[in-house]
Amino acid sequence: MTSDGANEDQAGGRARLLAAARGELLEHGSAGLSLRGIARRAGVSHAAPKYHFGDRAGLLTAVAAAGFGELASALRSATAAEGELSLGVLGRTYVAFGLANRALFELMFRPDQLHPDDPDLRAAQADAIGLLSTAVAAESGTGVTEEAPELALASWAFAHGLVALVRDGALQNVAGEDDPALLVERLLQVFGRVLR
Amino acid sequence: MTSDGANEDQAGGRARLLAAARGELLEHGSAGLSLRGIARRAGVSHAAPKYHFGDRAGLLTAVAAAGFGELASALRSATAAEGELSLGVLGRTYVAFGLANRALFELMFRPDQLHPDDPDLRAAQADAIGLLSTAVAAESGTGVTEEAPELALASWAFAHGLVALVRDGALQNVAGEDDPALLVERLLQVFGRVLR
DNA sequence: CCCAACCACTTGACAGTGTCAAGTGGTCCG
DNA sequence: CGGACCACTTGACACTGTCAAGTGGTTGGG
Repeated sequence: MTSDGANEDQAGGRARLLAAARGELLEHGSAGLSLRGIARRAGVSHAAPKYHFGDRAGLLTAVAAAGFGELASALRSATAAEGELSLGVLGRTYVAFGLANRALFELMFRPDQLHPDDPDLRAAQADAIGLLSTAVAAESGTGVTEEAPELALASWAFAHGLVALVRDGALQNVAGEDDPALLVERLLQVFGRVLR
Repeated sequence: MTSDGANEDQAGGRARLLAAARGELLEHGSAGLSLRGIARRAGVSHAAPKYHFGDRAGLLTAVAAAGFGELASALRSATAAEGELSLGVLGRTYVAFGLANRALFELMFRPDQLHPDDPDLRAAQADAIGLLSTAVAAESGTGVTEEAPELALASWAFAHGLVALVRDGALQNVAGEDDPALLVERLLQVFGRVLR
Protein backbone atom coordinates (compact mmCIF):
# COMPACT_ATOMS: atom_id res chain seq x y z
CA MET A 1 0.00 0.00 0.00
CA THR A 2 0.96 3.64 0.05
CA SER A 3 3.93 3.25 2.29
CA ASP A 4 5.03 6.87 2.11
CA GLY A 5 4.60 7.74 5.83
CA ALA A 6 7.47 9.79 7.17
CA ASN A 7 7.07 7.72 10.28
CA GLU A 8 7.90 4.25 11.45
CA ASP A 9 8.10 1.16 9.33
CA GLN A 10 4.91 -0.10 7.84
CA ALA A 11 4.54 -3.39 9.62
CA GLY A 12 2.17 -5.18 11.91
CA GLY A 13 0.64 -3.06 14.60
CA ARG A 14 2.68 -4.85 17.17
CA ALA A 15 5.98 -3.96 15.59
CA ARG A 16 4.81 -0.43 14.96
CA LEU A 17 3.99 -0.06 18.63
CA LEU A 18 7.39 -1.33 19.66
CA ALA A 19 9.10 1.08 17.30
CA ALA A 20 6.94 3.92 18.56
CA ALA A 21 7.82 3.03 22.12
CA ARG A 22 11.51 3.27 21.28
CA GLY A 23 10.92 6.66 19.74
CA GLU A 24 9.06 7.99 22.74
CA LEU A 25 11.72 6.56 25.01
CA LEU A 26 14.34 8.49 23.08
CA GLU A 27 12.44 11.75 23.09
CA HIS A 28 10.74 11.83 26.46
CA GLY A 29 12.87 9.52 28.60
CA SER A 30 11.65 6.55 30.55
CA ALA A 31 9.67 8.69 32.98
CA GLY A 32 7.36 10.50 30.59
CA LEU A 33 6.28 7.39 28.76
CA SER A 34 2.59 6.76 28.19
CA LEU A 35 0.74 4.03 26.38
CA ARG A 36 -1.52 6.59 24.82
CA GLY A 37 1.40 8.62 23.56
CA ILE A 38 2.94 5.52 22.05
CA ALA A 39 -0.36 4.56 20.45
CA ARG A 40 -0.73 8.06 19.03
CA ARG A 41 2.74 7.91 17.52
CA ALA A 42 2.06 4.49 16.06
CA GLY A 43 -1.18 5.77 14.56
CA VAL A 44 -3.45 3.35 16.36
CA SER A 45 -6.15 3.73 18.95
CA HIS A 46 -5.38 4.21 22.61
CA ALA A 47 -6.37 0.64 23.48
CA ALA A 48 -4.32 -1.11 20.82
CA PRO A 49 -1.35 -1.59 23.17
CA LYS A 50 -3.59 -3.39 25.61
CA TYR A 51 -4.71 -5.76 22.89
CA HIS A 52 -1.18 -6.66 21.81
CA PHE A 53 0.64 -6.61 25.11
CA GLY A 54 -1.97 -7.07 27.81
CA ASP A 55 -0.87 -4.10 29.84
CA ARG A 56 1.71 -1.40 30.17
CA ALA A 57 4.27 -3.69 31.76
CA GLY A 58 3.77 -6.12 28.90
CA LEU A 59 4.75 -3.56 26.30
CA LEU A 60 7.70 -2.33 28.32
CA THR A 61 8.85 -5.90 28.86
CA ALA A 62 8.95 -6.49 25.12
CA VAL A 63 10.94 -3.29 24.67
CA ALA A 64 13.35 -4.27 27.43
CA ALA A 65 13.86 -7.75 26.01
CA ALA A 66 14.70 -6.25 22.65
CA GLY A 67 17.13 -3.96 24.45
CA PHE A 68 18.95 -6.90 26.02
CA GLY A 69 19.11 -8.47 22.59
CA GLU A 70 20.79 -5.38 21.21
CA LEU A 71 23.17 -5.22 24.13
CA ALA A 72 24.15 -8.83 23.56
CA SER A 73 24.84 -8.31 19.89
CA ALA A 74 26.80 -5.13 20.64
CA LEU A 75 28.97 -7.08 23.07
CA ARG A 76 29.38 -9.90 20.58
CA SER A 77 30.38 -7.73 17.67
CA ALA A 78 32.78 -5.77 19.86
CA THR A 79 34.66 -8.87 20.91
CA ALA A 80 34.54 -10.16 17.36
CA ALA A 81 36.08 -6.94 16.06
CA GLU A 82 38.79 -7.10 18.69
CA GLY A 83 39.62 -10.68 17.78
CA GLU A 84 40.15 -11.48 21.41
CA LEU A 85 37.54 -11.17 24.08
CA SER A 86 38.85 -8.98 26.82
CA LEU A 87 37.20 -7.63 29.90
CA GLY A 88 38.25 -4.13 28.98
CA VAL A 89 36.56 -4.19 25.60
CA LEU A 90 33.44 -5.67 27.09
CA GLY A 91 33.26 -3.08 29.84
CA ARG A 92 33.80 -0.23 27.43
CA THR A 93 31.09 -1.58 25.16
CA TYR A 94 28.68 -2.09 28.05
CA VAL A 95 29.15 1.47 29.25
CA ALA A 96 28.94 2.87 25.74
CA PHE A 97 25.69 1.04 25.15
CA GLY A 98 24.21 2.22 28.41
CA LEU A 99 25.09 5.84 27.71
CA ALA A 100 24.00 5.73 24.08
CA ASN A 101 20.60 4.30 25.01
CA ARG A 102 20.00 5.89 28.37
CA ALA A 103 16.27 5.56 28.70
CA LEU A 104 16.25 2.06 27.25
CA PHE A 105 19.04 0.94 29.54
CA GLU A 106 17.29 2.39 32.53
CA LEU A 107 14.08 0.63 31.61
CA MET A 108 15.87 -2.69 31.16
CA PHE A 109 16.73 -2.69 34.85
CA ARG A 110 13.45 -1.54 36.33
CA PRO A 111 11.62 -4.73 37.31
CA ASP A 112 8.82 -2.74 38.90
CA GLN A 113 7.83 -1.47 35.47
CA LEU A 114 8.17 -4.83 33.74
CA HIS A 115 7.03 -8.39 34.07
CA PRO A 116 10.31 -9.49 35.55
CA ASP A 117 9.61 -13.20 35.11
CA ASP A 118 8.70 -13.02 31.45
CA PRO A 119 10.64 -15.87 29.82
CA ASP A 120 11.72 -13.84 26.78
CA LEU A 121 13.05 -11.11 29.03
CA ARG A 122 14.87 -13.57 31.24
CA ALA A 123 16.42 -15.35 28.29
CA ALA A 124 17.59 -12.14 26.64
CA GLN A 125 19.04 -10.90 29.91
CA ALA A 126 20.83 -14.16 30.62
CA ASP A 127 22.28 -14.19 27.12
CA ALA A 128 23.66 -10.67 27.37
CA ILE A 129 25.07 -11.02 30.86
CA GLY A 130 26.38 -14.51 30.24
CA LEU A 131 28.82 -13.03 27.76
CA LEU A 132 30.38 -11.03 30.55
CA SER A 133 30.92 -14.02 32.80
CA THR A 134 32.47 -16.20 30.15
CA ALA A 135 34.78 -13.39 29.12
CA VAL A 136 36.10 -13.03 32.62
CA ALA A 137 36.47 -16.77 32.95
CA ALA A 138 38.61 -16.78 29.82
CA GLU A 139 40.66 -13.76 30.84
CA SER A 140 41.53 -14.92 34.32
CA GLY A 141 42.39 -18.38 33.01
CA THR A 142 45.94 -17.16 33.18
CA GLY A 143 45.90 -15.71 36.66
CA VAL A 144 43.55 -15.64 39.57
CA THR A 145 41.39 -18.62 38.66
CA GLU A 146 39.78 -19.01 42.05
CA GLU A 147 37.45 -16.07 42.25
CA ALA A 148 36.78 -15.55 38.56
CA PRO A 149 32.98 -15.41 38.90
CA GLU A 150 33.20 -12.86 41.65
CA LEU A 151 35.51 -10.75 39.54
CA ALA A 152 33.08 -10.91 36.66
CA LEU A 153 30.21 -9.75 38.82
CA ALA A 154 32.30 -7.04 40.44
CA SER A 155 33.31 -5.73 37.03
CA TRP A 156 29.71 -5.78 35.98
CA ALA A 157 28.73 -3.79 39.06
CA PHE A 158 31.44 -1.24 38.32
CA ALA A 159 30.40 -0.76 34.71
CA HIS A 160 26.76 -0.67 35.67
CA GLY A 161 27.32 1.88 38.40
CA LEU A 162 29.37 3.99 36.05
CA VAL A 163 26.48 4.13 33.60
CA ALA A 164 24.02 4.97 36.33
CA LEU A 165 26.10 7.74 37.90
CA VAL A 166 26.91 9.39 34.60
CA ARG A 167 23.37 9.03 33.29
CA ASP A 168 21.90 10.59 36.40
CA GLY A 169 24.43 13.40 36.43
CA ALA A 170 25.82 12.46 39.83
CA LEU A 171 29.41 12.03 38.73
CA GLN A 172 29.38 15.35 36.90
CA ASN A 173 28.06 17.08 40.00
CA VAL A 174 30.91 15.82 42.10
CA ALA A 175 33.88 15.49 39.79
CA GLY A 176 35.31 18.28 37.68
CA GLU A 177 32.90 19.51 35.08
CA ASP A 178 34.84 18.36 32.01
CA ASP A 179 33.55 16.04 29.33
CA PRO A 180 31.85 13.03 30.95
CA ALA A 181 33.09 10.77 28.16
CA LEU A 182 36.64 11.59 29.17
CA LEU A 183 35.88 10.97 32.79
CA VAL A 184 34.38 7.60 31.94
CA GLU A 185 37.45 6.67 29.94
CA ARG A 186 39.76 7.60 32.80
CA LEU A 187 37.74 5.56 35.28
CA LEU A 188 37.64 2.55 32.98
CA GLN A 189 41.39 2.71 32.68
CA VAL A 190 41.92 3.02 36.42
CA PHE A 191 39.68 0.06 37.04
CA GLY A 192 41.37 -2.01 34.37
CA ARG A 193 44.83 -1.19 35.70
CA VAL A 194 43.87 -2.05 39.24
CA LEU A 195 42.59 -5.43 38.11
CA ARG A 196 45.87 -6.91 36.92
CA MET B 1 5.77 31.61 66.89
CA THR B 2 6.62 30.38 70.31
CA SER B 3 8.46 27.31 69.15
CA ASP B 4 11.94 27.08 67.79
CA GLY B 5 13.12 25.52 64.53
CA ALA B 6 12.60 21.84 65.21
CA ASN B 7 9.37 20.29 66.42
CA GLU B 8 8.26 16.87 67.41
CA ASP B 9 4.69 16.98 68.70
CA GLN B 10 1.88 17.91 66.36
CA ALA B 11 3.97 18.25 63.26
CA GLY B 12 3.12 20.89 60.71
CA GLY B 13 1.52 19.81 57.48
CA ARG B 14 4.79 20.06 55.64
CA ALA B 15 6.58 17.66 57.95
CA ARG B 16 3.58 15.35 58.00
CA LEU B 17 3.63 15.21 54.23
CA LEU B 18 7.32 14.38 54.19
CA ALA B 19 6.81 11.59 56.70
CA ALA B 20 3.86 10.27 54.74
CA ALA B 21 5.94 10.29 51.59
CA ARG B 22 8.58 8.18 53.32
CA GLY B 23 5.92 5.75 54.41
CA GLU B 24 4.43 5.39 50.97
CA LEU B 25 7.91 5.00 49.52
CA LEU B 26 8.51 2.14 51.90
CA GLU B 27 5.24 0.39 51.21
CA HIS B 28 4.66 0.98 47.52
CA GLY B 29 8.13 1.61 46.15
CA SER B 30 9.24 4.60 44.17
CA ALA B 31 7.07 3.68 41.17
CA GLY B 32 3.64 3.58 42.77
CA LEU B 33 3.99 6.92 44.47
CA SER B 34 1.21 9.46 44.15
CA LEU B 35 0.76 12.89 45.63
CA ARG B 36 -2.84 12.08 46.41
CA GLY B 37 -1.90 8.91 48.21
CA ILE B 38 0.64 10.81 50.26
CA ALA B 39 -1.89 13.51 51.05
CA ARG B 40 -4.43 10.88 52.10
CA ARG B 41 -1.91 9.26 54.42
CA ALA B 42 -0.99 12.60 55.90
CA GLY B 43 -4.67 13.40 56.43
CA VAL B 44 -4.75 16.51 54.29
CA SER B 45 -6.48 17.42 51.09
CA HIS B 46 -5.21 16.32 47.71
CA ALA B 47 -3.87 19.77 46.86
CA ALA B 48 -1.95 20.36 50.07
CA PRO B 49 1.30 19.00 48.60
CA LYS B 50 1.08 21.52 45.79
CA TYR B 51 0.78 24.33 48.31
CA HIS B 52 3.82 23.29 50.32
CA PHE B 53 6.10 22.00 47.58
CA GLY B 54 4.88 23.57 44.36
CA ASP B 55 4.70 20.34 42.47
CA ARG B 56 5.39 16.65 42.62
CA ALA B 57 9.07 17.07 41.88
CA GLY B 58 9.28 19.59 44.69
CA LEU B 59 8.06 17.14 47.27
CA LEU B 60 10.27 14.36 45.97
CA THR B 61 13.24 16.72 45.98
CA ALA B 62 12.72 17.44 49.65
CA VAL B 63 12.50 13.71 50.36
CA ALA B 64 15.65 13.02 48.37
CA ALA B 65 17.57 15.79 50.09
CA ALA B 66 16.64 14.33 53.45
CA GLY B 67 17.81 10.97 52.14
CA PHE B 68 21.23 12.36 51.29
CA GLY B 69 21.37 13.83 54.74
CA GLU B 70 20.72 10.45 56.29
CA LEU B 71 23.27 8.81 54.03
CA ALA B 72 25.87 11.36 55.07
CA SER B 73 25.25 10.82 58.75
CA ALA B 74 25.31 7.04 58.28
CA LEU B 75 28.70 7.33 56.60
CA ARG B 76 29.95 9.67 59.30
CA SER B 77 28.87 7.53 62.19
CA ALA B 78 30.28 4.42 60.54
CA THR B 79 33.74 5.95 60.20
CA ALA B 80 33.48 7.36 63.69
CA ALA B 81 32.67 3.93 65.10
CA GLU B 82 35.61 2.43 63.25
CA GLY B 83 37.97 5.07 64.57
CA GLU B 84 39.72 5.18 61.26
CA LEU B 85 38.07 6.12 58.02
CA SER B 86 38.62 3.36 55.53
CA LEU B 87 37.33 2.88 52.03
CA GLY B 88 36.05 -0.56 52.93
CA VAL B 89 33.90 0.64 55.80
CA LEU B 90 32.55 3.45 53.71
CA GLY B 91 31.67 1.16 50.82
CA ARG B 92 29.99 -1.34 53.08
CA THR B 93 27.95 1.40 54.70
CA TYR B 94 27.00 2.91 51.37
CA VAL B 95 25.76 -0.42 50.05
CA ALA B 96 23.98 -1.23 53.30
CA PHE B 97 22.20 2.11 53.21
CA GLY B 98 21.17 1.66 49.61
CA LEU B 99 19.75 -1.78 50.25
CA ALA B 100 18.05 -0.85 53.50
CA ASN B 101 16.30 2.12 51.87
CA ARG B 102 15.79 0.85 48.35
CA ALA B 103 13.03 3.11 47.16
CA LEU B 104 14.56 6.18 48.81
CA PHE B 105 17.97 5.44 47.35
CA GLU B 106 16.51 4.94 43.92
CA LEU B 107 14.63 8.21 44.14
CA MET B 108 17.75 10.07 45.27
CA PHE B 109 19.36 9.33 41.91
CA ARG B 110 16.45 10.02 39.59
CA PRO B 111 16.94 13.60 38.41
CA ASP B 112 13.98 13.31 36.04
CA GLN B 113 11.67 13.02 39.04
CA LEU B 114 13.32 15.80 41.03
CA HIS B 115 14.40 19.39 40.67
CA PRO B 116 18.01 18.43 40.15
CA ASP B 117 19.33 21.95 40.65
CA ASP B 118 17.59 22.58 43.95
CA PRO B 119 20.28 24.04 46.21
CA ASP B 120 19.32 21.99 49.26
CA LEU B 121 19.49 18.82 47.24
CA ARG B 122 22.82 19.76 45.72
CA ALA B 123 24.29 20.62 49.08
CA ALA B 124 23.11 17.41 50.74
CA GLN B 125 24.43 15.36 47.85
CA ALA B 126 27.78 17.09 47.82
CA ASP B 127 28.10 16.60 51.56
CA ALA B 128 27.41 12.87 51.40
CA ILE B 129 29.59 12.15 48.40
CA GLY B 130 32.35 14.43 49.58
CA LEU B 131 32.91 12.05 52.48
CA LEU B 132 33.81 9.34 50.02
CA SER B 133 36.39 11.42 48.19
CA THR B 134 38.16 12.61 51.30
CA ALA B 135 38.27 9.07 52.65
CA VAL B 136 40.03 7.83 49.56
CA ALA B 137 42.39 10.75 49.62
CA ALA B 138 43.35 9.88 53.18
CA GLU B 139 43.65 6.17 52.48
CA SER B 140 45.82 6.43 49.43
CA GLY B 141 48.04 9.00 51.12
CA THR B 142 50.38 6.13 51.75
CA GLY B 143 50.35 4.56 48.30
CA VAL B 144 49.06 5.47 44.93
CA THR B 145 48.78 9.24 45.43
CA GLU B 146 48.52 10.16 41.77
CA GLU B 147 45.10 8.87 40.79
CA ALA B 148 43.36 9.09 44.16
CA PRO B 149 40.30 10.97 42.90
CA GLU B 150 39.79 8.50 40.09
CA LEU B 151 39.99 5.65 42.55
CA ALA B 152 37.41 7.29 44.76
CA LEU B 153 35.01 7.72 41.89
CA ALA B 154 35.63 4.20 40.64
CA SER B 155 34.90 2.80 44.08
CA TRP B 156 31.77 4.86 44.23
CA ALA B 157 30.67 3.50 40.86
CA PHE B 158 31.30 -0.05 42.05
CA ALA B 159 29.31 0.37 45.25
CA HIS B 160 26.55 2.19 43.43
CA GLY B 161 26.30 -0.44 40.74
CA LEU B 162 26.24 -3.15 43.36
CA VAL B 163 23.25 -1.54 45.02
CA ALA B 164 21.47 -1.11 41.71
CA LEU B 165 22.04 -4.66 40.50
CA VAL B 166 20.99 -6.25 43.78
CA ARG B 167 18.02 -3.95 44.21
CA ASP B 168 16.77 -4.70 40.71
CA GLY B 169 17.29 -8.43 41.09
CA ALA B 170 19.73 -8.63 38.22
CA LEU B 171 22.60 -10.12 40.19
CA GLN B 172 20.34 -12.75 41.71
CA ASN B 173 19.10 -13.71 38.27
CA VAL B 174 22.59 -14.35 37.03
CA ALA B 175 24.50 -15.63 40.04
CA GLY B 176 22.57 -18.55 41.44
CA GLU B 177 22.97 -17.19 44.92
CA ASP B 178 20.17 -17.50 47.44
CA ASP B 179 21.20 -14.90 50.00
CA PRO B 180 22.03 -11.63 48.28
CA ALA B 181 23.65 -10.25 51.42
CA LEU B 182 26.28 -12.95 51.25
CA LEU B 183 26.91 -12.28 47.60
CA VAL B 184 27.32 -8.59 48.31
CA GLU B 185 29.80 -9.31 51.06
CA ARG B 186 31.90 -11.54 48.81
CA LEU B 187 31.96 -8.93 46.06
CA LEU B 188 32.93 -6.19 48.46
CA GLN B 189 35.81 -8.31 49.66
CA VAL B 190 36.96 -9.12 46.16
CA PHE B 191 36.91 -5.47 45.21
CA GLY B 192 38.75 -4.47 48.35
CA ARG B 193 41.42 -7.10 47.84
CA VAL B 194 41.96 -6.13 44.25
CA LEU B 195 42.51 -2.52 45.26
CA ARG B 196 45.66 -2.99 47.26
C1' DC C 1 -23.34 -19.13 -1.16
C1' DC C 2 -23.65 -18.32 3.38
C1' DC C 3 -22.56 -18.14 7.90
C1' DA C 4 -19.66 -18.75 11.69
C1' DA C 5 -15.09 -18.05 13.68
C1' DC C 6 -11.28 -15.52 14.24
C1' DC C 7 -8.25 -11.46 14.10
C1' DA C 8 -6.90 -6.91 14.79
C1' DC C 9 -8.23 -3.66 16.20
C1' DT C 10 -11.76 0.73 17.83
C1' DT C 11 -15.15 3.15 20.81
C1' DG C 12 -16.65 4.54 24.97
C1' DA C 13 -16.53 4.43 29.77
C1' DC C 14 -14.35 4.43 34.47
C1' DA C 15 -11.38 5.47 38.31
C1' DG C 16 -7.19 7.54 39.40
C1' DT C 17 -3.46 11.20 38.71
C1' DG C 18 -0.97 16.05 38.81
C1' DT C 19 -1.98 20.77 38.42
C1' DC C 20 -4.50 25.07 38.66
C1' DA C 21 -7.87 28.92 40.20
C1' DA C 22 -10.61 30.35 43.50
C1' DG C 23 -12.50 30.09 48.01
C1' DT C 24 -12.34 29.50 53.35
C1' DG C 25 -11.27 29.91 58.09
C1' DG C 26 -7.97 31.24 61.38
C1' DT C 27 -4.46 34.30 63.53
C1' DC C 28 -1.79 38.44 63.88
C1' DC C 29 -1.21 43.52 63.76
C1' DG C 30 -2.20 48.32 63.73
C1' DC D 1 -12.81 46.82 63.49
C1' DG D 2 -10.24 45.93 59.24
C1' DG D 3 -7.02 44.24 56.55
C1' DA D 4 -3.00 41.10 55.58
C1' DC D 5 -1.21 36.80 55.71
C1' DC D 6 -1.08 31.72 56.31
C1' DA D 7 -2.41 27.13 55.68
C1' DC D 8 -4.86 25.01 53.72
C1' DT D 9 -9.67 23.04 50.94
C1' DT D 10 -12.94 22.60 47.03
C1' DG D 11 -13.84 21.91 42.55
C1' DA D 12 -12.45 21.61 37.95
C1' DC D 13 -9.48 20.20 33.98
C1' DA D 14 -6.77 17.31 31.00
C1' DC D 15 -4.46 13.22 31.07
C1' DT D 16 -3.43 8.32 32.26
C1' DG D 17 -4.03 2.81 32.30
C1' DT D 18 -7.54 -0.58 32.06
C1' DC D 19 -11.75 -2.84 30.81
C1' DA D 20 -16.18 -4.36 28.23
C1' DA D 21 -18.32 -4.29 24.22
C1' DG D 22 -18.53 -3.40 19.39
C1' DT D 23 -16.73 -3.33 14.32
C1' DG D 24 -14.89 -4.58 9.87
C1' DG D 25 -12.22 -7.72 7.27
C1' DT D 26 -10.52 -12.31 6.16
C1' DT D 27 -10.86 -17.20 6.26
C1' DG D 28 -12.85 -21.94 6.24
C1' DG D 29 -16.41 -25.35 6.38
C1' DG D 30 -21.05 -27.11 5.12
